[in-house]
Amino acid sequence: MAEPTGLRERKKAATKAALSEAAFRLAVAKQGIEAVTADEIAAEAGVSTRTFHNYFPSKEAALLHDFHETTGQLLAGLRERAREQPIWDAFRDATIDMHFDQKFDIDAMRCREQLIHASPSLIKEQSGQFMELFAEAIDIVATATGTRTGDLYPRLLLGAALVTMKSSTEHWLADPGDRTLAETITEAFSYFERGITQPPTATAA
Amino acid sequence: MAEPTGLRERKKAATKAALSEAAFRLAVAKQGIEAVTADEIAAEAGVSTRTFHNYFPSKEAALLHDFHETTGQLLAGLRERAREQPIWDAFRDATIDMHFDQKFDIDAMRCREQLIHASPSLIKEQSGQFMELFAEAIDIVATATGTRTGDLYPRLLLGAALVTMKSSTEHWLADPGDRTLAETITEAFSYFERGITQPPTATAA
DNA sequence: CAGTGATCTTGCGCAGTCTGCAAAATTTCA
DNA sequence: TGAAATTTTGCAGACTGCGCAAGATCACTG
Repeated sequence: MAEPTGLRERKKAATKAALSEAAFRLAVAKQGIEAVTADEIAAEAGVSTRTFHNYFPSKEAALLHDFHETTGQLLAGLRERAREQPIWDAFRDATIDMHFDQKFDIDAMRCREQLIHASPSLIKEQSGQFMELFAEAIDIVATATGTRTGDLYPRLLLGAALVTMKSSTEHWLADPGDRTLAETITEAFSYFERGITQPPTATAA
Repeated sequence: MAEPTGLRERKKAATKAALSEAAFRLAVAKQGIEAVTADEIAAEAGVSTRTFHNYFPSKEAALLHDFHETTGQLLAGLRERAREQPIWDAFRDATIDMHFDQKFDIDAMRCREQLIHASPSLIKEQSGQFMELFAEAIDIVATATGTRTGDLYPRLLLGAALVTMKSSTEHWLADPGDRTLAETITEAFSYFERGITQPPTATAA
């Protein structure tokens, strides 16, 4: 039951990817996911509408499939790192190690960001996935900081970390300037080490 | 065009409130918003289904009506305060000034929190409203900190503030202990003044 | 207080989502 | 090759959410 890697598994993964890509293509072409129907996505991927809904509960979920997988990997990375370094560093390094800038096409990411930003339903879907991530990560944070899941501190820390992950990536994507993604992430996480309350002595642009 | 306060306005507000309350009542009775239909909510409030959708785009929105109004008021309070005190203090005090503990019934709030927590669709809806709040508040934060809307810093600050608002209120609601809501909020906001990275020297419980 | 314009409510239709179910089609493995 | 397991598919059904036009209600003026 480890990794069958049979034909079956590969086909399922391929179908899922095809559906996700179809959703993306159509959303770009029609300038918004609302203008795309589940029927169209299924047709574009060469499966029936019913099959589409076997893979994804909604077209929004299909479009954000990569994101969802990414959060899963990040969670795994975080779990590893949380055992051997401070939790804040673990978040930062796990985020950097995802290498979004190398794994995905930058223009496609920008495009996807625009689609999300312009669609209430996609914003909700993505936010929902973040909350899911929150729920899955809170135990890790509580354990790492010697607090309990219900305590205020781990929740604030985790919330801050997720906000930092999302904001830094988005910011770099919108305007990389002359910095690498890793640098931007590092900078963002460092804001919280001395307190976010007071603006940094205006070095940044 | 200031405040007509005519019969019409009052009736509309009453209908909206009635629908929202009906949604809440039914969701509680049926142990979850998913088990409630728009038809039932409309019937419970004594209007047609079509009218329900004139007021709210979804049953989730109806249930979170109070929350949505609250964020509007908080935004107004923040705008005021941001002119005369540091932005972080402005967030904290604006949050405290909402007096959730006095304006709403505590048990009802707990009940609502449970409903939200148990429902993916409600989590998404609420997250979406937070993102809306984010979009509406980012200009205030940028202005107050002498940065630009697209900069990283104001986004991190705002994100941290929203997380703090939400987490502190939820935490207090789940277990007030011997503290007032205002005290819990103050404590939560203070975490970020010295850096959230390192746990506080274990004074808290 | 009648009349007229503005606004709100309602029913109907329609496109679309999402799920359960059972019959094909396909893959796996002995 | 021949079951057994799994996937795909069509179909039916409940529900959402919105446009439209007709009817009901409210507001304002003379």
